[in-house]
Amino acid sequence: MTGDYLEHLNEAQRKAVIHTEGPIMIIAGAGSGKTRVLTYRVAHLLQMGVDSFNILALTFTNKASKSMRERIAKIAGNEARNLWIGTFHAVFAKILRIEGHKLGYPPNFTIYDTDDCKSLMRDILREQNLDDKVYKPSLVLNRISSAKNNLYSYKEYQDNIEFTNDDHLSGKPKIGELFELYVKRCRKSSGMDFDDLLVNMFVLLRDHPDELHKYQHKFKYILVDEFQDTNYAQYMILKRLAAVHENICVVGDDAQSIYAFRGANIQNILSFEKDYPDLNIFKLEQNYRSTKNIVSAANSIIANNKAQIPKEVWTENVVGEKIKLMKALSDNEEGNMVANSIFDDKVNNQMHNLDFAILYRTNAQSRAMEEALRKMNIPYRIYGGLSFYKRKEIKDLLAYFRLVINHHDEEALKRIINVPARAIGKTTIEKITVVAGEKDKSLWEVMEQLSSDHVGLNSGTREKIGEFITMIKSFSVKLKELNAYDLASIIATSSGLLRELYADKTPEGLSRYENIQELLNGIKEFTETGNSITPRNDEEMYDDDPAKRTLDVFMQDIALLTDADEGDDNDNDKVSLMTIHAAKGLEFPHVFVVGLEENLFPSQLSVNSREDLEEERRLFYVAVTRGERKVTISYAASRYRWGNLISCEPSRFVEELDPEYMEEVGGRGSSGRGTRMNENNHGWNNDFSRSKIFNKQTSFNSTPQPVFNPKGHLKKMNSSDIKNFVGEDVSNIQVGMEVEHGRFGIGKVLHLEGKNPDLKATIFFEGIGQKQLLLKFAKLKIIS
DNA sequence: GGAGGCCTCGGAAGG
DNA sequence: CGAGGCCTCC
Repeated sequence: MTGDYLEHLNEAQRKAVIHTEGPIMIIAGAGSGKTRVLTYRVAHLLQMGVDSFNILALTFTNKASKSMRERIAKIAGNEARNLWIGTFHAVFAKILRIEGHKLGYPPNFTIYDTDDCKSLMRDILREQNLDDKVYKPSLVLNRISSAKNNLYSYKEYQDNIEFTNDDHLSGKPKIGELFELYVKRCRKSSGMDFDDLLVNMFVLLRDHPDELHKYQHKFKYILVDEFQDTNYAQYMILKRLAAVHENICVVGDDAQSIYAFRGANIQNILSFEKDYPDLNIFKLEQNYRSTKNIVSAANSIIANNKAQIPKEVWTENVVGEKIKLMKALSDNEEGNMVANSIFDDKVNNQMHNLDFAILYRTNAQSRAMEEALRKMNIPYRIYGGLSFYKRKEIKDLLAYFRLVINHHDEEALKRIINVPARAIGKTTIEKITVVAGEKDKSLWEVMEQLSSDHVGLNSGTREKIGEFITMIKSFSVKLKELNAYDLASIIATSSGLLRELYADKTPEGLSRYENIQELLNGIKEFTETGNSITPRNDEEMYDDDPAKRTLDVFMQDIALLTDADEGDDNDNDKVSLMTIHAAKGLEFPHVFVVGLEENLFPSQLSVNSREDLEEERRLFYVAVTRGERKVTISYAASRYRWGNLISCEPSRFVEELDPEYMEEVGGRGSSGRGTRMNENNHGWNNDFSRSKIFNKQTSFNSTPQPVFNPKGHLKKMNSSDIKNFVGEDVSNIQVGMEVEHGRFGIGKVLHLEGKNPDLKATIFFEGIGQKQLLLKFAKLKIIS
């Protein structure tokens, strides 16, 4: 690694990279080189002699961790081998496999995916004789998930008057009970759901000081990507891990927070500085991705949000084309207009299919786009369909592997005990489940001791169960003897699974058989090269001992995997179709954002709450900022929805977009409605109205508050709950002035340092003491 | 125990 | 309209 790598960075980026000690927060605008800063920062740490063993980098997606690993390896090479780079879930799963015994988990615990959780909840509801129309499994699970993500145990949930009141009012008083049953049942199966990986990591650090100490000292430098997406549990884990060295660097963009609906707590980003008074904040505001028109248009959209950290994204790029607006009569016409536009661009501007992306709010919108593209013979690819690992046949085979590794895995057992059919039916399983409940055993344990447990099954069934148990055990014996591929093949064959699929000569059956072969090929590759299709840490990747490449190792975090590696088909010149959520982090020369209609985008479920509406607006912001050279937005006057033709109104977001940066195409006259309040919008520090708007949103809480997933209808605790204290412009603040603060009360300014935008004041508050406040965040009023 | 008809419901989606 | 879960009938 050479020293000149810092020259690839602009001033702000370089500062963020070389400021290695102490807590820092990087607010990274769209297209501002965030990934570059993160990877260079790690490279810089290594260059400075930091042991790679002491660095932890956390991401949200496997994709992000994979690309970060690759980019760091490019700069830092072999020095990067012991870095811990991974998703929150993968890293915590890895730690919990080592330390989980302290919490009563075996190292081979199963990770339950959402389908497992749902089916378990269904079983529990059935056993409790509860109506699953009232207690919808997904709703109950959402509520449990929200509670877990906010670190409430089932006991705390049951003792919490607000939760139980809510549940009574909504006619579902048993949720607390279901929570408990669910947790105990997961335990009995030695299973953790995704939330448990966070909860248990937190509990490990909370209840085991030796563990806390160990990992605090291991992870001397912590980096967090997409910090705006963290939830409360993740935040509290980070806080504990970083408590000794406080070398924590978080990177995020509040304007791109689009996952509050699944528990992300935007409060974390606003509260971070309150928890770290000596926090350094860096802003990356120069956009390298898009034209001036696109950047300005995006800025004009996001300016409509009240909750935001002030920043001004700008670019030195060319002005470029204005945002194109297309109006269609129907969803089908919209598709045709998009396809035609792609065709024109290809012919006139020598563009390729892969230069285009069509982004939509809901998956259902892809149909009209697909039809239009097919008609014009434009190849396309849809992202985010049914994942490889969600396919039935794959899940079946994986369930065999799971049961071989962990006999107590109830969901795996129930999935495959009769696949292929071996005459062990529902009634039998029900009887076994009842006994298991009575004796507090796992299903496997009951099945193993059928005679002593008096389950009341006829001898034929008992024999069948005995055969099944013997078969699984015979596989388990070989776990450490055989390599992953050999054992997997034996299981696929001896279980009869492969034979059954082979016998099915329908096209679907054929494709299922091929999928199984593909999975086996993946396992073969793992066995031969040690390269897993699952992301791993380098120390494992470089592990040259093939004897360690056993099936249980392969399976360790397969449940954390959602999509198989994509893009290896030989023809990649295709138009990309995906939801806006899926497009986050990507960029394309020409982006289409379709379906800009009220009740679709913004979704009708969002229009009644300002928080939800602002998230939709951030989503639109994300969509527009994917574009490099050209962005086209469109809406239709009517579209099919669930089989009915409905008429549509243009989205409010179209009007919010500053018409200066937009023009209508398709020849039906301009839509120059709506004037702008904030033209000539300059830097936030000079813009009184904007900083005031922002101030209304700032939280005073030094610890982030739990925020519940709205879907679960738990108590929503967000900015509207926080005392509404309006600050004012304090740019003329002087030492000696008296000021008022929303939470600390009246105080006296003792000292000022830094300059706008990072002016920091030291203020003495009576009865509270000295506080350092960053003026751009603090809500202050000058009294005298 | 399995196939096929019936009913219900519908947001986006990471691990 | 379409997917997925459940129930019924064989």
